[in-house]
Amino acid sequence: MPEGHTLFRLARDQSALFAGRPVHVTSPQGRFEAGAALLDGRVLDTVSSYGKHLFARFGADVLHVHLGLYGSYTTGPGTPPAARGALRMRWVADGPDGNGVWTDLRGPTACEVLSDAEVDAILARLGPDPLRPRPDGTRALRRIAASRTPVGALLMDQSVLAGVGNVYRAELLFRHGVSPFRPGRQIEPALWADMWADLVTLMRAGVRMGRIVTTRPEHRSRRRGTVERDDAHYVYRRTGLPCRICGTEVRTEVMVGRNLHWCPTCQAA
DNA sequence: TAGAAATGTTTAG
DNA sequence: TAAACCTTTCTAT
Repeated sequence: MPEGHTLFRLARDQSALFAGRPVHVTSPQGRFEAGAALLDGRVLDTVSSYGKHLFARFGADVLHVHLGLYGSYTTGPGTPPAARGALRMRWVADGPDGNGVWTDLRGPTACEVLSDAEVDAILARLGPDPLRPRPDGTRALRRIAASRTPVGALLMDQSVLAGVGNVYRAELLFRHGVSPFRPGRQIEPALWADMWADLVTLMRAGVRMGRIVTTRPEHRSRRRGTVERDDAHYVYRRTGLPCRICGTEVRTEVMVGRNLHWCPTCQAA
Protein backbone atom coordinates (compact mmCIF):
# COMPACT_ATOMS: atom_id res chain seq x y z
CA MET A 1 0.00 0.00 0.00
CA PRO A 2 2.55 2.44 -1.15
CA GLU A 3 2.31 6.15 -0.49
CA GLY A 4 5.26 7.94 1.10
CA HIS A 5 4.58 6.71 4.64
CA THR A 6 4.92 3.09 3.50
CA LEU A 7 8.35 3.70 1.95
CA PHE A 8 9.48 5.60 5.03
CA ARG A 9 8.60 2.62 7.23
CA LEU A 10 10.26 0.18 4.89
CA ALA A 11 13.48 2.18 4.93
CA ARG A 12 13.47 2.38 8.69
CA ASP A 13 12.62 -1.28 9.22
CA GLN A 14 15.02 -2.64 6.61
CA SER A 15 17.83 -0.54 8.08
CA ALA A 16 17.13 -1.92 11.56
CA LEU A 17 17.08 -5.52 10.38
CA PHE A 18 19.73 -5.65 7.65
CA ALA A 19 22.14 -2.70 7.85
CA GLY A 20 25.73 -3.40 8.84
CA ARG A 21 25.55 -7.05 7.80
CA PRO A 22 26.19 -8.99 4.61
CA VAL A 23 22.98 -9.72 2.76
CA HIS A 24 22.31 -12.76 0.61
CA VAL A 25 20.49 -11.27 -2.40
CA THR A 26 18.68 -13.45 -4.96
CA SER A 27 16.05 -13.10 -7.66
CA PRO A 28 14.05 -16.35 -7.72
CA GLN A 29 11.91 -14.97 -10.53
CA GLY A 30 15.02 -14.15 -12.56
CA ARG A 31 14.07 -10.63 -13.60
CA PHE A 32 16.68 -9.11 -11.28
CA GLU A 33 19.31 -11.80 -11.71
CA ALA A 34 22.27 -9.62 -12.74
CA GLY A 35 21.60 -7.02 -10.07
CA ALA A 36 21.19 -9.68 -7.39
CA ALA A 37 24.49 -11.29 -8.39
CA LEU A 38 26.21 -7.91 -8.14
CA LEU A 39 24.93 -7.22 -4.61
CA ASP A 40 24.92 -10.74 -3.20
CA GLY A 41 27.01 -11.14 -0.04
CA ARG A 42 27.87 -7.46 0.30
CA VAL A 43 27.34 -5.41 3.45
CA LEU A 44 24.28 -3.16 3.44
CA ASP A 45 25.12 0.33 4.66
CA THR A 46 21.69 1.90 5.05
CA VAL A 47 18.23 2.15 3.52
CA SER A 48 16.52 5.48 2.98
CA SER A 49 13.38 6.74 1.30
CA TYR A 50 12.52 9.88 -0.60
CA GLY A 51 8.92 10.31 -1.69
CA LYS A 52 7.87 6.91 -3.00
CA HIS A 53 11.44 5.84 -3.82
CA LEU A 54 13.52 3.44 -1.73
CA PHE A 55 17.33 3.42 -1.82
CA ALA A 56 19.50 0.69 -0.27
CA ARG A 57 23.20 1.51 -0.29
CA PHE A 58 25.83 -1.21 -0.74
CA GLY A 59 29.10 0.73 -0.92
CA ALA A 60 29.28 2.53 -4.26
CA ASP A 61 26.16 0.80 -5.60
CA VAL A 62 22.63 1.76 -4.71
CA LEU A 63 19.65 -0.52 -5.05
CA HIS A 64 16.67 1.54 -6.20
CA VAL A 65 13.16 0.17 -5.65
CA HIS A 66 9.86 1.73 -6.64
CA LEU A 67 6.79 -0.27 -5.67
CA GLY A 68 4.49 1.27 -8.24
CA LEU A 69 0.81 0.56 -7.79
CA TYR A 70 1.00 -2.91 -6.30
CA GLY A 71 4.54 -3.78 -5.38
CA SER A 72 5.01 -5.06 -1.84
CA TYR A 73 7.51 -6.40 0.67
CA THR A 74 6.93 -9.31 3.05
CA THR A 75 9.35 -9.70 5.94
CA GLY A 76 9.84 -12.37 8.55
CA PRO A 77 12.23 -14.05 11.00
CA GLY A 78 14.10 -17.31 10.64
CA THR A 79 14.32 -19.25 7.41
CA PRO A 80 12.37 -17.83 4.45
CA PRO A 81 9.48 -19.85 3.00
CA ALA A 82 9.97 -21.71 -0.28
CA ALA A 83 9.97 -19.13 -3.09
CA ARG A 84 6.77 -19.14 -5.09
CA GLY A 85 5.09 -16.95 -7.64
CA ALA A 86 6.79 -13.93 -9.16
CA LEU A 87 9.37 -13.21 -6.50
CA ARG A 88 11.56 -10.43 -7.86
CA MET A 89 14.08 -10.17 -5.04
CA ARG A 90 14.80 -11.90 -1.75
CA TRP A 91 17.13 -10.77 1.03
CA VAL A 92 18.35 -13.18 3.70
CA ALA A 93 20.70 -12.23 6.54
CA ASP A 94 21.59 -12.85 10.16
CA GLY A 95 19.45 -10.28 11.93
CA PRO A 96 20.50 -8.04 14.83
CA ASP A 97 19.51 -10.73 17.35
CA GLY A 98 21.69 -13.32 15.60
CA ASN A 99 18.68 -15.17 14.23
CA GLY A 100 17.80 -15.22 10.55
CA VAL A 101 15.77 -12.49 8.88
CA TRP A 102 14.43 -12.28 5.34
CA THR A 103 12.39 -9.98 3.13
CA ASP A 104 10.67 -10.68 -0.20
CA LEU A 105 9.89 -8.09 -2.91
CA ARG A 106 7.10 -8.70 -5.41
CA GLY A 107 5.61 -6.65 -8.24
CA PRO A 108 7.73 -3.48 -8.15
CA THR A 109 7.86 -1.03 -11.05
CA ALA A 110 11.59 -0.53 -10.48
CA CYS A 111 14.21 -2.80 -8.94
CA GLU A 112 17.64 -1.82 -10.26
CA VAL A 113 21.20 -1.02 -9.24
CA LEU A 114 22.21 2.62 -9.74
CA SER A 115 25.28 4.81 -9.34
CA ASP A 116 25.28 7.92 -7.16
CA ALA A 117 24.85 10.09 -10.25
CA GLU A 118 21.76 8.17 -11.29
CA VAL A 119 20.31 8.46 -7.79
CA ASP A 120 20.96 12.19 -7.86
CA ALA A 121 19.09 12.46 -11.14
CA ILE A 122 16.03 10.86 -9.53
CA LEU A 123 16.21 13.10 -6.47
CA ALA A 124 16.61 16.19 -8.67
CA ARG A 125 13.20 15.71 -10.22
CA LEU A 126 11.35 15.27 -6.92
CA GLY A 127 9.63 18.01 -4.96
CA PRO A 128 9.90 18.28 -1.15
CA ASP A 129 8.96 15.21 0.91
CA PRO A 130 6.76 15.97 3.95
CA LEU A 131 8.47 13.14 5.85
CA ARG A 132 11.98 14.59 5.66
CA PRO A 133 13.43 16.15 8.82
CA ARG A 134 12.49 19.86 8.97
CA PRO A 135 9.97 19.60 6.13
CA ASP A 136 9.65 22.71 3.99
CA GLY A 137 6.72 23.16 1.64
CA THR A 138 7.75 26.51 0.17
CA ARG A 139 9.30 24.90 -2.91
CA ALA A 140 5.97 23.19 -3.58
CA LEU A 141 4.09 26.45 -3.14
CA ARG A 142 6.22 28.10 -5.78
CA ARG A 143 5.05 25.53 -8.32
CA ILE A 144 1.43 25.56 -7.14
CA ALA A 145 1.07 29.34 -7.04
CA ALA A 146 2.38 29.63 -10.60
CA SER A 147 0.05 27.03 -12.10
CA ARG A 148 -3.40 27.04 -13.65
CA THR A 149 -3.52 23.24 -13.26
CA PRO A 150 -6.18 21.95 -10.81
CA VAL A 151 -4.75 21.47 -7.32
CA GLY A 152 -6.01 17.86 -7.39
CA ALA A 153 -3.59 17.19 -10.22
CA LEU A 154 -0.70 19.17 -8.72
CA LEU A 155 -0.80 17.18 -5.48
CA MET A 156 -0.20 13.98 -7.46
CA ASP A 157 2.77 15.45 -9.34
CA GLN A 158 5.92 14.10 -7.67
CA SER A 159 7.98 17.02 -8.96
CA VAL A 160 5.71 19.40 -7.01
CA LEU A 161 5.85 17.39 -3.78
CA ALA A 162 7.05 13.84 -3.24
CA GLY A 163 5.21 11.04 -1.48
CA VAL A 164 1.54 11.99 -1.82
CA GLY A 165 -0.67 9.50 -3.66
CA ASN A 166 -4.36 9.09 -4.37
CA VAL A 167 -5.45 8.65 -0.74
CA TYR A 168 -3.60 11.59 0.79
CA ARG A 169 -4.61 13.79 -2.15
CA ALA A 170 -8.32 13.20 -1.66
CA GLU A 171 -8.19 13.37 2.12
CA LEU A 172 -6.03 16.48 2.37
CA LEU A 173 -8.30 18.42 0.01
CA PHE A 174 -11.35 17.36 1.99
CA ARG A 175 -9.86 18.32 5.34
CA HIS A 176 -9.25 21.83 4.05
CA GLY A 177 -12.54 22.24 2.20
CA VAL A 178 -10.69 22.73 -1.08
CA SER A 179 -12.23 21.72 -4.39
CA PRO A 180 -9.87 19.46 -6.37
CA PHE A 181 -10.71 21.58 -9.40
CA ARG A 182 -9.43 24.85 -7.94
CA PRO A 183 -6.47 26.11 -9.96
CA GLY A 184 -3.15 26.03 -8.13
CA ARG A 185 -2.73 29.79 -8.44
CA GLN A 186 -5.89 30.25 -6.36
CA ILE A 187 -4.34 28.46 -3.37
CA GLU A 188 -3.32 31.31 -1.08
CA PRO A 189 0.04 31.02 0.73
CA ALA A 190 -1.63 30.91 4.15
CA LEU A 191 -3.92 28.10 3.00
CA TRP A 192 -0.99 26.16 1.61
CA ALA A 193 0.93 26.60 4.87
CA ASP A 194 -2.02 25.01 6.70
CA MET A 195 -2.33 22.20 4.17
CA TRP A 196 1.38 21.41 4.26
CA ALA A 197 1.52 21.38 8.06
CA ASP A 198 -1.50 19.09 8.11
CA LEU A 199 0.05 16.81 5.53
CA VAL A 200 3.21 16.47 7.62
CA THR A 201 1.09 15.52 10.61
CA LEU A 202 -1.04 13.06 8.65
CA MET A 203 1.91 11.34 7.02
CA ARG A 204 3.84 11.06 10.30
CA ALA A 205 0.73 9.46 11.78
CA GLY A 206 0.69 7.13 8.77
CA VAL A 207 4.25 6.09 9.57
CA ARG A 208 3.33 5.44 13.20
CA MET A 209 0.17 3.44 12.43
CA GLY A 210 1.31 1.73 9.25
CA ARG A 211 -1.84 2.87 7.46
CA ILE A 212 -3.58 6.04 6.38
CA VAL A 213 -6.11 7.41 8.87
CA THR A 214 -7.33 10.94 8.24
CA THR A 215 -10.61 11.18 10.14
CA ARG A 216 -10.95 13.03 13.42
CA PRO A 217 -12.41 10.94 16.25
CA GLU A 218 -15.68 12.93 16.26
CA HIS A 219 -16.32 11.89 12.65
CA ARG A 220 -16.00 8.15 13.25
CA SER A 221 -18.80 5.73 14.09
CA ARG A 222 -16.73 4.66 17.09
CA ARG A 223 -14.88 7.49 18.77
CA ARG A 224 -12.58 5.44 20.97
CA GLY A 225 -10.31 2.48 20.43
CA THR A 226 -9.07 1.03 17.17
CA VAL A 227 -10.06 2.91 14.03
CA GLU A 228 -12.06 0.53 11.84
CA ARG A 229 -11.37 0.28 8.15
CA ASP A 230 -14.70 1.92 7.25
CA ASP A 231 -13.87 4.86 9.50
CA ALA A 232 -10.38 5.70 8.31
CA HIS A 233 -11.17 8.14 5.47
CA TYR A 234 -13.49 11.06 4.72
CA VAL A 235 -13.93 10.57 0.97
CA TYR A 236 -11.41 8.10 -0.46
CA ARG A 237 -13.33 5.13 -1.92
CA ARG A 238 -16.59 6.33 -0.36
CA THR A 239 -18.37 7.01 -3.65
CA GLY A 240 -22.14 7.34 -3.18
CA LEU A 241 -21.91 7.23 0.62
CA PRO A 242 -23.02 10.27 2.63
CA CYS A 243 -20.32 12.78 3.53
CA ARG A 244 -19.40 12.38 7.20
CA ILE A 245 -19.93 16.09 7.78
CA CYS A 246 -22.79 17.28 5.56
CA GLY A 247 -24.45 14.09 4.29
CA THR A 248 -24.05 14.91 0.59
CA GLU A 249 -23.19 11.90 -1.55
CA VAL A 250 -19.44 11.60 -2.12
CA ARG A 251 -18.59 11.82 -5.81
CA THR A 252 -15.93 10.26 -8.01
CA GLU A 253 -14.36 11.38 -11.24
CA VAL A 254 -11.16 10.43 -12.99
CA MET A 255 -8.51 13.14 -12.71
CA VAL A 256 -5.07 12.57 -14.23
CA GLY A 257 -5.95 8.94 -14.80
CA ARG A 258 -6.86 8.19 -11.18
CA ASN A 259 -10.16 8.01 -9.32
CA LEU A 260 -10.63 11.25 -7.44
CA HIS A 261 -13.15 11.32 -4.58
CA TRP A 262 -14.63 14.48 -3.09
CA CYS A 263 -17.68 16.03 -1.41
CA PRO A 264 -19.27 18.58 -3.76
CA THR A 265 -20.73 20.51 -0.82
CA CYS A 266 -17.82 20.65 1.64
CA GLN A 267 -15.45 21.19 -1.27
CA ALA A 268 -17.55 23.48 -3.47
CA ALA A 269 -15.85 24.80 -6.59
C1' DT B 1 -12.44 -19.40 -13.76
C1' DA B 2 -12.59 -14.94 -15.50
C1' DG B 3 -12.51 -10.17 -14.77
C1' DA B 4 -11.86 -6.00 -12.39
C1' DA B 5 -9.60 -3.05 -9.36
C1' DA B 6 -5.73 -1.34 -6.62
C1' DT B 7 -2.36 3.76 -2.21
C1' DG B 8 1.93 4.48 -9.65
C1' DT B 9 4.93 5.85 -13.39
C1' DT B 10 6.59 5.95 -18.08
C1' DT B 11 6.15 6.21 -22.90
C1' DA B 12 3.77 6.93 -27.11
C1' DG B 13 0.73 9.63 -29.87
C1' DT C 1 -4.86 11.63 -23.23
C1' DA C 2 -4.24 6.73 -23.58
C1' DA C 3 -1.99 2.61 -23.13
C1' DA C 4 1.39 -0.39 -21.23
C1' DC C 5 3.45 -2.63 -17.36
C1' DC C 6 4.37 -4.95 -12.70
C1' DT C 7 1.15 -8.77 -9.36
C1' DT C 8 -2.25 -9.94 -6.02
C1' DT C 9 -6.82 -10.12 -4.25
C1' DC C 10 -11.55 -9.83 -4.26
C1' DT C 11 -15.99 -10.33 -6.76
C1' DA C 12 -19.01 -12.14 -10.21
C1' DT C 13 -20.38 -15.81 -13.27
